[in-house]
Amino acid sequence: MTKKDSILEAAAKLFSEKGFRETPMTEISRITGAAEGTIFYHFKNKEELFVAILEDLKTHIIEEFKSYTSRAEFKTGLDMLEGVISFYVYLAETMEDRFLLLHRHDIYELAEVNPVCRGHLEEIFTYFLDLIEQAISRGQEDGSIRKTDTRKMAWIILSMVDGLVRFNTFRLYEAGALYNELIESCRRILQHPICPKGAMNA
Amino acid sequence: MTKKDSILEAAAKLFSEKGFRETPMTEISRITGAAEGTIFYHFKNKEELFVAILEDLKTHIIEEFKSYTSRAEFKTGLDMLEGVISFYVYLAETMEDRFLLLHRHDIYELAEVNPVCRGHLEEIFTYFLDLIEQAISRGQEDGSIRKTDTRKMAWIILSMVDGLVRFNTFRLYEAGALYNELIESCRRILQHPICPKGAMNA
DNA sequence: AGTAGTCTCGACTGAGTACTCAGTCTACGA
DNA sequence: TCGTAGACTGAGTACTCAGTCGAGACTACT
Repeated sequence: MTKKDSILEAAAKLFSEKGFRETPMTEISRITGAAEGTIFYHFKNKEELFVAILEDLKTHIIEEFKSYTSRAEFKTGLDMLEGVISFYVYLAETMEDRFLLLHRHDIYELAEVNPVCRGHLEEIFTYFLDLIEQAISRGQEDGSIRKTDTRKMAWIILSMVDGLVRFNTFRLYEAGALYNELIESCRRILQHPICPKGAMNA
Repeated sequence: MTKKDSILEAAAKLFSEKGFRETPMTEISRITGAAEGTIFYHFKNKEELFVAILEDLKTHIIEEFKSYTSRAEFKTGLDMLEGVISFYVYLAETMEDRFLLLHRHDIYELAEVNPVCRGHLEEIFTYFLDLIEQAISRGQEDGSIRKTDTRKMAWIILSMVDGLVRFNTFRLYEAGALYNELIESCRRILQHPICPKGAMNA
């Protein structure tokens, strides 16, 4: 691994764990064994290093999703939606440290002043939304999902899933315990109502 | 207003807007007109000032909710749930700056090392959860809500609402546009299925 | 008036911190 | 063997910031 790569790796870990401002360049230098000057040789400044990490993260997340959706086979749109949600939860668990970066405030503050950063962030969320929307549309075509505004519903689903992941990373409750309820809730929101026998009430 | 109060007020605003580490004590001093020494006379250190602000926020939020639930009248548990959610969204909008504090990472990091901070945070979220759970239980008694694990469902609802509020504060989509979908989704998750005529399918 | 307690002041300290720069090292082509 | 370009170095610089301190003001009570 080149020095540049090891700087990227260490900085990603530290920025996720401790935050942007809370991570001194000296620590990145200490961990990687690269001199401080080396970091500034490869990256103009601390902010540019941060943006480079975000770009890597974006590429990585999108590739993971692309690889998943291309190898998975979904019978219906609803199946696809469940698959995407599971994979989101799975990814958030396996690369918890990286995902944490997306739940930190640092990034949103930087996005307000740095258009490149904002671009990457928007690409990530747009990708998620598009994927969910795609599943919903497909479900509406095959009848597994009721007719609704697909974009708005995609936002609702993403809020729910991401909200849960966030509570999880902040250790406010124990992981995974709500997974079944999450999937079940999504199904109830999007499916046609399933009526138990003799319970017709409208 | 005493100097101490104006320090609390200004610091709350700054910590919310800019973050804990990003707010220098000199700025709090400049805005309030209080000398730096004065701040440290009233609060042992920056961290204690932060915790004092969190405590104020906790008291304020809980009081607001208590006042709301005591003056509102709900016909059913489901009505109560909708009321609580609307009030949550309303509060998050009207005191956006204060709520932002709850969506920053600062607070969760501090909570990991400072038990007083953790205590306040847990009290706030426990209060929300209890309130939602109470509404669900009531709804299950009066038949407006189907039988489920009340605590788990309360977590799901809170994740969804809070996730949406968070996307909103981070300016990733325009405010309030999803309010109707949010309420509708909660209803679908918790209500008994309503079957359209002639659509009995189970 | 004297005194004790509370509150306020702001210059100062020292421990960081992002970033610079003059120069070293290494690989490689001529 | 030499020249050179790119990777790398780390001491140095200018600056920021939490927290201190000694002095003084205001208040209340005797």
